[in-house]
Amino acid sequence: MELEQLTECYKAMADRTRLNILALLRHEELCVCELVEILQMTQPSISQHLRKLKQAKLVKERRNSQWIFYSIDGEMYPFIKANLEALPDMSEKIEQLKASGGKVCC
Amino acid sequence: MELEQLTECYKAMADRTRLNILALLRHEELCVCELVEILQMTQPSISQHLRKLKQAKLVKERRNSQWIFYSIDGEMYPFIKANLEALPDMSEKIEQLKASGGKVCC
DNA sequence: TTAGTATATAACCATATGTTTATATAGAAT
DNA sequence: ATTCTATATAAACATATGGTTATATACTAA
Repeated sequence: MELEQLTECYKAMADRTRLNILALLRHEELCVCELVEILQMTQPSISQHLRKLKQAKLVKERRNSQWIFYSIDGEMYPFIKANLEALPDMSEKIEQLKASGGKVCC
Repeated sequence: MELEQLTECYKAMADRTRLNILALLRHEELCVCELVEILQMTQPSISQHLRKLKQAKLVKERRNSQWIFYSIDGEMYPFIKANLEALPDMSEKIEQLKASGGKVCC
């Protein structure tokens, strides 16, 4: 692959928050406010991390009414599956979100 | 895996020069001065990039007389092979080095 | 239209990063 | 011992990055 593209990919993954986001999206698509709730960070911060991931083509977005749902993309990287599998399991965080009624339903 | 360790790994890979180094080492172990020659960068710059790669446990070193040879490590990352395979082929650069007599022989 | 919610963008700031120049260390050769 | 070669480290600087606050945009609901 092109070094430029690979560099952008690894730059996008070179941050704890963004790895957390990818680890969460591995379970299911989530909207910005859900990520804000789970990761306990400000909305602009999460949005900017998502933008980086999107620019690197690691996530894609889907609008549904006022929410924008993000999910894993990564088609273009042959190694992406192996990398995602190494991320820690975050299912508990998602369960907590659902239990606390913080899940957007639509 | 631990997020801390993964972040360090991707930080180490999030640089064009370091991806170049990994792509080169994929073919064979090389010493610092060979990397300097191939990548046309200053020796301190290459040394510092190698230090980052070493700290992330992506490369290991072996001293032989006055030279220090670096090679791929990455044992600790289950995904490392898939990632290395996506790097561009640099065999031509190594051939050029050998042809120009710049290869250290020992 | 107006108010409310979700998200994005911009401006600002502190910290991290990569490069350069200068210097230190380690081993080899004389 | 002294000199030479290979490599590492340190200091300085410019640029990149991530977080915060403020504001803009997009959609919904009344």
